Amino acid sequence: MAARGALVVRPGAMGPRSLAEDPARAARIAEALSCWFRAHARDLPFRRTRDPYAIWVSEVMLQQTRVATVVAYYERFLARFPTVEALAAADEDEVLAAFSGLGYYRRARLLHAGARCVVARYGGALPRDEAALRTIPGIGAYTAGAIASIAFDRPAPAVDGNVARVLARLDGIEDPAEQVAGRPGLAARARALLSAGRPRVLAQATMELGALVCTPQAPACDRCPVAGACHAHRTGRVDRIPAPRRRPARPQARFVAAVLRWRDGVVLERRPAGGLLGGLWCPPLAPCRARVRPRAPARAVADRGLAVEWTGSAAGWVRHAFTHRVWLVAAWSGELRAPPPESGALVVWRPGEAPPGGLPSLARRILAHAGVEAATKDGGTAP
DNA sequence: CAACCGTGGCG
DNA sequence: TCGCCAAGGTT
Repeated sequence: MAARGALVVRPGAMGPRSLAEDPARAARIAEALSCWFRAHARDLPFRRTRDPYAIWVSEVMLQQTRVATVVAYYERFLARFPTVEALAAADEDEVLAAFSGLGYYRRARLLHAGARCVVARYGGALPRDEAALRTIPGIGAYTAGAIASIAFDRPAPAVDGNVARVLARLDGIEDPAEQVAGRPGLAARARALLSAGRPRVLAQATMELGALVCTPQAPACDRCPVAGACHAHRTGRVDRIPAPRRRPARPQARFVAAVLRWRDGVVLERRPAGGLLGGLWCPPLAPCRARVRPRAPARAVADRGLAVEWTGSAAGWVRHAFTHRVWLVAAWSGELRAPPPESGALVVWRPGEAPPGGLPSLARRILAHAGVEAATKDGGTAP
Protein backbone atom coordinates (compact mmCIF):
# COMPACT_ATOMS: atom_id res chain seq x y z
CA MET A 1 0.00 0.00 0.00
CA ALA A 2 3.08 2.24 0.09
CA ALA A 3 2.80 5.14 -2.32
CA ARG A 4 4.53 4.29 -5.58
CA GLY A 5 4.38 7.85 -6.69
CA ALA A 6 2.36 10.93 -6.12
CA LEU A 7 0.85 10.72 -9.57
CA VAL A 8 -0.84 7.37 -8.97
CA VAL A 9 -4.52 7.99 -8.37
CA ARG A 10 -6.12 5.40 -6.12
CA PRO A 11 -9.63 4.22 -7.02
CA GLY A 12 -10.92 5.74 -3.81
CA ALA A 13 -9.23 9.03 -4.36
CA MET A 14 -12.52 10.78 -5.00
CA GLY A 15 -13.82 9.61 -1.64
CA PRO A 16 -12.80 10.57 1.84
CA ARG A 17 -9.60 9.37 3.37
CA SER A 18 -10.52 6.46 5.57
CA LEU A 19 -11.04 7.22 9.21
CA ALA A 20 -8.24 4.77 9.86
CA GLU A 21 -5.82 6.82 7.77
CA ASP A 22 -6.87 10.32 8.69
CA PRO A 23 -6.31 11.06 12.38
CA ALA A 24 -7.42 14.67 12.04
CA ARG A 25 -10.78 13.66 10.57
CA ALA A 26 -11.18 10.95 13.20
CA ALA A 27 -10.50 13.52 15.90
CA ARG A 28 -13.10 15.93 14.54
CA ILE A 29 -15.73 13.20 14.37
CA ALA A 30 -14.81 11.92 17.82
CA GLU A 31 -15.20 15.35 19.35
CA ALA A 32 -18.58 15.96 17.71
CA LEU A 33 -19.84 12.51 18.67
CA SER A 34 -18.76 12.86 22.29
CA CYS A 35 -20.42 16.22 22.60
CA TRP A 36 -23.62 14.95 21.04
CA PHE A 37 -23.68 11.86 23.24
CA ARG A 38 -23.33 13.87 26.45
CA ALA A 39 -26.35 15.90 25.41
CA HIS A 40 -28.59 13.22 23.89
CA ALA A 41 -27.72 9.83 25.38
CA ARG A 42 -30.69 7.85 26.66
CA ASP A 43 -30.67 7.13 30.35
CA LEU A 44 -30.42 3.35 30.35
CA PRO A 45 -29.86 1.16 33.40
CA PHE A 46 -26.76 -0.46 31.95
CA ARG A 47 -25.27 2.99 31.44
CA ARG A 48 -25.51 3.69 35.15
CA THR A 49 -22.95 1.07 36.06
CA ARG A 50 -19.31 0.34 35.42
CA ASP A 51 -19.53 -3.19 36.74
CA PRO A 52 -17.99 -5.25 33.92
CA TYR A 53 -20.26 -8.18 34.75
CA ALA A 54 -23.38 -6.04 34.45
CA ILE A 55 -22.14 -4.58 31.17
CA TRP A 56 -21.42 -8.08 29.93
CA VAL A 57 -24.96 -9.18 30.76
CA SER A 58 -26.40 -6.17 28.97
CA GLU A 59 -24.29 -6.72 25.86
CA VAL A 60 -25.35 -10.35 25.62
CA MET A 61 -29.01 -9.43 25.98
CA LEU A 62 -28.63 -6.69 23.40
CA GLN A 63 -27.35 -9.10 20.76
CA GLN A 64 -29.91 -8.82 17.95
CA THR A 65 -32.40 -7.45 20.44
CA ARG A 66 -33.87 -3.98 20.90
CA VAL A 67 -33.04 -1.79 23.86
CA ALA A 68 -36.70 -1.35 24.74
CA THR A 69 -37.10 -5.11 25.05
CA VAL A 70 -33.91 -5.66 27.02
CA VAL A 71 -34.28 -3.12 29.83
CA ALA A 72 -36.78 -5.05 31.95
CA TYR A 73 -34.96 -8.36 31.44
CA TYR A 74 -31.67 -6.75 32.38
CA GLU A 75 -32.96 -5.37 35.67
CA ARG A 76 -34.65 -8.63 36.64
CA PHE A 77 -31.58 -10.63 35.71
CA LEU A 78 -29.20 -8.55 37.80
CA ALA A 79 -31.58 -8.60 40.75
CA ARG A 80 -31.59 -12.39 40.54
CA PHE A 81 -27.94 -12.92 39.63
CA PRO A 82 -26.16 -9.85 41.05
CA THR A 83 -22.64 -11.22 40.64
CA VAL A 84 -20.79 -13.51 38.30
CA GLU A 85 -20.46 -15.96 41.18
CA ALA A 86 -24.22 -16.01 41.67
CA LEU A 87 -24.74 -16.70 37.99
CA ALA A 88 -22.08 -19.40 37.93
CA ALA A 89 -23.76 -21.14 40.86
CA ALA A 90 -27.22 -21.09 39.29
CA ASP A 91 -28.95 -23.96 37.51
CA GLU A 92 -29.25 -23.64 33.77
CA ASP A 93 -33.04 -23.79 34.00
CA GLU A 94 -33.02 -20.69 36.21
CA VAL A 95 -30.95 -18.82 33.66
CA LEU A 96 -33.19 -19.90 30.80
CA ALA A 97 -36.22 -18.85 32.82
CA ALA A 98 -34.69 -15.39 33.20
CA PHE A 99 -34.30 -15.23 29.40
CA SER A 100 -37.80 -16.50 28.66
CA GLY A 101 -39.26 -14.38 25.88
CA LEU A 102 -35.98 -12.79 24.85
CA GLY A 103 -35.20 -15.31 22.14
CA TYR A 104 -31.89 -16.73 20.93
CA TYR A 105 -31.72 -18.86 24.05
CA ARG A 106 -28.34 -20.30 23.26
CA ARG A 107 -26.84 -17.02 24.41
CA ALA A 108 -28.32 -17.61 27.88
CA ARG A 109 -26.58 -20.95 28.10
CA LEU A 110 -23.38 -19.43 26.76
CA LEU A 111 -23.56 -16.60 29.28
CA HIS A 112 -24.00 -19.17 32.03
CA ALA A 113 -21.05 -21.17 30.74
CA GLY A 114 -19.11 -17.92 30.43
CA ALA A 115 -19.77 -17.06 34.07
CA ARG A 116 -18.49 -20.44 35.16
CA CYS A 117 -15.45 -19.91 32.96
CA VAL A 118 -14.72 -16.49 34.46
CA VAL A 119 -15.02 -17.84 38.00
CA ALA A 120 -12.83 -20.83 37.26
CA ARG A 121 -10.16 -19.17 35.16
CA TYR A 122 -10.15 -15.53 36.23
CA GLY A 123 -11.22 -15.65 39.86
CA GLY A 124 -14.54 -14.04 39.02
CA ALA A 125 -13.09 -10.89 37.44
CA LEU A 126 -13.54 -10.35 33.72
CA PRO A 127 -10.20 -9.86 31.98
CA ARG A 128 -9.57 -6.41 30.53
CA ASP A 129 -7.82 -7.75 27.48
CA GLU A 130 -9.84 -8.12 24.31
CA ALA A 131 -8.15 -11.35 23.24
CA ALA A 132 -8.72 -12.92 26.65
CA LEU A 133 -12.36 -11.83 26.59
CA ARG A 134 -12.81 -13.55 23.25
CA THR A 135 -11.92 -16.91 24.74
CA ILE A 136 -14.95 -16.79 27.05
CA PRO A 137 -18.04 -18.65 25.81
CA GLY A 138 -20.58 -16.35 24.17
CA ILE A 139 -18.13 -13.47 23.80
CA GLY A 140 -17.29 -12.89 20.16
CA ALA A 141 -15.61 -10.02 18.37
CA TYR A 142 -18.31 -7.49 19.05
CA THR A 143 -18.99 -8.30 22.69
CA ALA A 144 -15.28 -8.44 23.52
CA GLY A 145 -14.85 -4.97 22.05
CA ALA A 146 -17.94 -3.67 23.80
CA ILE A 147 -16.81 -4.89 27.23
CA ALA A 148 -13.24 -3.71 26.71
CA SER A 149 -14.33 -0.26 25.57
CA ILE A 150 -17.37 0.38 27.75
CA ALA A 151 -16.29 -1.31 30.97
CA PHE A 152 -12.54 -0.78 30.75
CA ASP A 153 -12.29 2.31 28.55
CA ARG A 154 -9.92 0.64 26.14
CA PRO A 155 -9.85 1.45 22.40
CA ALA A 156 -11.16 -1.96 21.31
CA PRO A 157 -13.48 -1.84 18.31
CA ALA A 158 -17.06 -2.98 18.88
CA VAL A 159 -18.61 -3.15 15.44
CA ASP A 160 -22.29 -3.99 15.71
CA GLY A 161 -24.95 -3.27 13.13
CA ASN A 162 -25.25 0.34 14.22
CA VAL A 163 -21.53 1.04 14.19
CA ALA A 164 -21.09 -0.70 10.85
CA ARG A 165 -23.82 1.44 9.32
CA VAL A 166 -22.44 4.69 10.76
CA LEU A 167 -18.89 3.96 9.65
CA ALA A 168 -20.00 2.74 6.21
CA ARG A 169 -21.92 5.95 5.66
CA LEU A 170 -19.12 8.15 6.98
CA ASP A 171 -16.67 6.59 4.55
CA GLY A 172 -19.10 5.84 1.72
CA ILE A 173 -18.82 2.06 1.70
CA GLU A 174 -21.64 0.51 -0.34
CA ASP A 175 -21.57 -3.06 0.94
CA PRO A 176 -24.75 -5.07 1.47
CA ALA A 177 -25.98 -4.95 5.03
CA GLU A 178 -25.15 -8.58 5.73
CA GLN A 179 -21.53 -8.06 4.70
CA VAL A 180 -20.67 -4.64 5.98
CA ALA A 181 -20.28 -5.55 9.65
CA GLY A 182 -17.65 -8.15 8.91
CA ARG A 183 -15.80 -6.09 6.35
CA PRO A 184 -12.09 -5.89 7.00
CA GLY A 185 -11.27 -2.27 7.62
CA LEU A 186 -14.32 -1.37 9.65
CA ALA A 187 -12.65 -2.59 12.82
CA ALA A 188 -9.62 -0.48 11.98
CA ARG A 189 -11.87 2.53 11.46
CA ALA A 190 -13.62 1.93 14.75
CA ARG A 191 -10.32 1.57 16.56
CA ALA A 192 -9.07 4.82 15.09
CA LEU A 193 -12.24 6.56 16.18
CA LEU A 194 -12.04 5.25 19.74
CA SER A 195 -8.38 6.18 19.93
CA ALA A 196 -9.26 9.78 19.16
CA GLY A 197 -10.99 10.28 22.52
CA ARG A 198 -12.51 8.39 25.40
CA PRO A 199 -13.32 4.90 24.17
CA ARG A 200 -16.01 4.44 26.81
CA VAL A 201 -17.88 7.43 25.47
CA LEU A 202 -17.14 6.99 21.79
CA ALA A 203 -18.14 3.33 21.61
CA GLN A 204 -21.54 4.09 23.09
CA ALA A 205 -21.90 7.33 21.16
CA THR A 206 -21.42 5.61 17.82
CA MET A 207 -24.00 2.97 18.68
CA GLU A 208 -26.39 5.57 20.02
CA LEU A 209 -26.05 7.65 16.86
CA GLY A 210 -26.89 4.59 14.80
CA ALA A 211 -29.89 3.80 16.98
CA LEU A 212 -31.35 7.32 17.21
CA VAL A 213 -30.13 9.34 14.21
CA CYS A 214 -28.24 7.30 11.63
CA THR A 215 -31.04 4.76 11.37
CA PRO A 216 -31.38 2.17 8.60
CA GLN A 217 -34.42 3.90 7.11
CA ALA A 218 -35.08 7.62 7.07
CA PRO A 219 -31.95 8.73 8.91
CA ALA A 220 -32.24 12.17 10.51
CA CYS A 221 -29.22 13.77 8.89
CA ASP A 222 -30.52 17.22 9.84
CA ARG A 223 -29.95 16.28 13.46
CA CYS A 224 -26.65 14.49 12.92
CA PRO A 225 -23.58 15.92 14.64
CA VAL A 226 -21.23 14.45 12.03
CA ALA A 227 -23.22 15.03 8.85
CA GLY A 228 -20.59 17.54 7.77
CA ALA A 229 -17.97 14.78 7.79
CA CYS A 230 -20.19 12.13 6.20
CA HIS A 231 -19.30 11.04 2.68
CA ALA A 232 -22.63 9.32 2.05
CA HIS A 233 -24.46 12.50 3.08
CA ARG A 234 -22.27 14.69 0.90
CA THR A 235 -22.83 12.47 -2.13
CA GLY A 236 -26.52 11.85 -1.53
CA ARG A 237 -26.14 8.13 -0.98
CA VAL A 238 -27.28 7.81 2.63
CA ASP A 239 -30.37 5.83 1.65
CA ARG A 240 -28.31 3.39 -0.38
CA ILE A 241 -25.84 2.54 2.40
CA PRO A 242 -25.87 -0.12 3.42
CA ALA A 243 -27.40 -1.85 0.39
CA PRO A 244 -30.58 -3.76 1.27
CA ARG A 245 -30.00 -7.29 2.34
CA ARG A 246 -31.41 -10.28 0.53
CA ARG A 247 -33.51 -12.52 2.72
CA PRO A 248 -34.28 -16.10 1.82
CA ALA A 249 -37.88 -17.26 1.99
CA ARG A 250 -38.90 -18.88 5.25
CA PRO A 251 -40.17 -22.44 4.92
CA GLN A 252 -43.44 -23.17 6.69
CA ALA A 253 -44.17 -26.21 8.86
CA ARG A 254 -47.28 -27.35 10.72
CA PHE A 255 -47.55 -28.96 14.13
CA VAL A 256 -50.14 -30.17 16.56
CA ALA A 257 -49.58 -29.19 20.17
CA ALA A 258 -51.08 -31.43 22.85
CA VAL A 259 -52.29 -29.21 25.67
CA LEU A 260 -52.83 -31.82 28.35
CA ARG A 261 -54.22 -31.08 31.77
CA TRP A 262 -53.53 -33.13 34.84
CA ARG A 263 -55.36 -31.89 37.91
CA ASP A 264 -54.70 -28.16 38.06
CA GLY A 265 -51.61 -28.30 35.86
CA VAL A 266 -50.59 -28.72 32.25
CA VAL A 267 -47.98 -30.99 30.70
CA LEU A 268 -44.74 -29.48 29.42
CA GLU A 269 -41.89 -31.22 27.69
CA ARG A 270 -38.27 -30.19 27.57
CA ARG A 271 -37.15 -29.67 24.00
CA PRO A 272 -33.94 -31.35 22.92
CA ALA A 273 -30.86 -29.24 23.51
CA GLY A 274 -29.13 -27.63 20.60
CA GLY A 275 -31.97 -27.06 18.18
CA LEU A 276 -34.78 -24.58 17.96
CA LEU A 277 -35.88 -23.56 21.48
CA GLY A 278 -33.40 -26.13 22.74
CA GLY A 279 -33.61 -26.87 26.44
CA LEU A 280 -36.82 -24.90 26.89
CA TRP A 281 -40.24 -26.22 27.91
CA CYS A 282 -43.19 -26.47 25.57
CA PRO A 283 -46.40 -28.50 25.22
CA PRO A 284 -45.64 -31.74 23.33
CA LEU A 285 -45.55 -31.15 19.57
CA ALA A 286 -46.00 -33.46 16.61
CA PRO A 287 -45.80 -32.60 12.91
CA CYS A 288 -49.05 -32.62 10.97
CA ARG A 289 -50.60 -31.71 7.63
CA ALA A 290 -52.70 -28.78 6.60
CA ARG A 291 -55.85 -30.52 7.74
CA VAL A 292 -55.50 -31.88 11.25
CA ARG A 293 -56.86 -35.38 11.65
CA PRO A 294 -57.11 -37.07 15.02
CA ARG A 295 -54.14 -39.24 14.17
CA ALA A 296 -51.83 -36.26 14.49
CA PRO A 297 -52.66 -35.32 18.08
CA ALA A 298 -52.76 -39.01 18.92
CA ARG A 299 -49.22 -39.35 17.68
CA ALA A 300 -48.23 -36.38 19.81
CA VAL A 301 -49.11 -38.31 22.95
CA ALA A 302 -48.64 -41.95 21.98
CA ASP A 303 -44.85 -41.69 21.68
CA ARG A 304 -44.70 -40.16 25.12
CA GLY A 305 -46.65 -42.90 26.84
CA LEU A 306 -49.57 -40.64 27.75
CA ALA A 307 -53.18 -41.77 28.09
CA VAL A 308 -55.44 -38.92 27.04
CA GLU A 309 -59.09 -38.15 26.77
CA TRP A 310 -59.44 -35.39 24.20
CA THR A 311 -61.74 -32.63 25.31
CA GLY A 312 -61.41 -30.15 22.48
CA SER A 313 -59.92 -29.77 19.05
CA ALA A 314 -57.97 -26.97 17.47
CA ALA A 315 -59.71 -23.72 16.71
CA GLY A 316 -57.47 -22.05 14.17
CA TRP A 317 -53.71 -22.00 13.99
CA VAL A 318 -51.12 -20.23 16.05
CA ARG A 319 -48.77 -18.70 13.51
CA HIS A 320 -45.30 -18.21 14.92
CA ALA A 321 -42.59 -16.66 12.76
CA PHE A 322 -38.99 -17.41 13.66
CA THR A 323 -36.09 -15.73 11.92
CA HIS A 324 -35.76 -18.38 9.25
CA ARG A 325 -38.93 -20.47 9.39
CA VAL A 326 -42.61 -20.20 10.16
CA TRP A 327 -44.57 -22.62 12.30
CA LEU A 328 -48.31 -23.10 12.27
CA VAL A 329 -49.41 -24.83 15.44
CA ALA A 330 -52.85 -26.26 16.14
CA ALA A 331 -53.60 -26.70 19.85
CA TRP A 332 -55.59 -29.78 20.90
CA SER A 333 -56.78 -29.95 24.47
CA GLY A 334 -57.11 -33.09 26.50
CA GLU A 335 -57.05 -34.50 29.99
CA LEU A 336 -54.65 -37.09 31.25
CA ARG A 337 -56.16 -40.27 32.65
CA ALA A 338 -53.01 -41.11 34.53
CA PRO A 339 -50.06 -39.06 35.73
CA PRO A 340 -47.34 -38.61 33.12
CA PRO A 341 -44.32 -40.92 33.27
CA GLU A 342 -41.59 -39.57 35.51
CA SER A 343 -39.03 -39.90 32.76
CA GLY A 344 -37.68 -36.41 33.28
CA ALA A 345 -38.58 -34.94 29.92
CA LEU A 346 -42.18 -34.33 31.01
CA VAL A 347 -43.44 -32.21 33.89
CA VAL A 348 -46.80 -30.97 35.06
CA TRP A 349 -46.68 -27.23 35.48
CA ARG A 350 -49.28 -25.34 37.46
CA PRO A 351 -49.71 -21.93 35.89
CA GLY A 352 -49.21 -19.41 38.63
CA GLU A 353 -46.21 -21.27 39.95
CA ALA A 354 -42.70 -20.87 38.61
CA PRO A 355 -42.21 -22.73 35.33
CA PRO A 356 -39.72 -25.61 35.40
CA GLY A 357 -37.30 -23.56 33.30
CA GLY A 358 -37.36 -21.47 30.17
CA LEU A 359 -40.79 -20.96 28.67
CA PRO A 360 -40.52 -19.55 25.15
CA SER A 361 -43.08 -17.15 23.75
CA LEU A 362 -44.32 -19.90 21.45
CA ALA A 363 -45.28 -22.02 24.46
CA ARG A 364 -47.11 -19.12 26.07
CA ARG A 365 -49.00 -18.48 22.87
CA ILE A 366 -50.03 -22.11 22.48
CA LEU A 367 -51.18 -22.28 26.08
CA ALA A 368 -53.08 -19.03 25.81
CA HIS A 369 -54.71 -20.24 22.62
CA ALA A 370 -55.89 -23.34 24.45
CA GLY A 371 -57.27 -21.30 27.32
CA VAL A 372 -54.46 -21.89 29.80
CA GLU A 373 -53.63 -18.79 31.73
CA ALA A 374 -49.95 -18.12 31.03
CA ALA A 375 -47.40 -17.03 33.55
CA THR A 376 -45.57 -13.75 33.68
CA LYS A 377 -42.55 -13.49 31.49
CA ASP A 378 -39.93 -13.26 34.19
CA GLY A 379 -40.36 -16.90 35.03
CA GLY A 380 -41.24 -15.94 38.55
CA THR A 381 -44.37 -16.75 40.43
CA ALA A 382 -47.47 -14.92 39.39
CA PRO A 383 -49.55 -13.22 42.08
C1' DC B 1 -18.73 -19.56 5.50
C1' DA B 2 -23.47 -19.91 5.15
C1' DA B 3 -26.82 -21.62 8.02
C1' DC B 4 -28.76 -21.65 12.27
C1' DC B 5 -30.84 -19.56 16.25
C1' DG B 6 -36.38 -15.77 18.72
C1' DT B 7 -39.05 -12.15 19.41
C1' DG B 8 -41.95 -7.99 19.15
C1' DG B 9 -42.77 -3.59 17.05
C1' DC B 10 -43.50 -1.00 13.23
C1' DG B 11 -45.08 0.75 8.54
C1' DT C 1 -51.42 -9.21 7.10
C1' DC C 2 -46.67 -9.29 6.31
C1' DG C 3 -41.91 -8.08 5.47
C1' DC C 4 -38.34 -5.73 7.75
C1' DC C 5 -35.40 -5.39 11.29
C1' DA C 6 -32.41 -4.90 16.29
C1' DA C 7 -26.13 -3.60 20.59
C1' DG C 8 -24.10 -11.45 17.16
C1' DG C 9 -22.04 -16.03 18.25
C1' DT C 10 -21.28 -20.67 16.96
C1' DT C 11 -20.51 -24.42 13.91
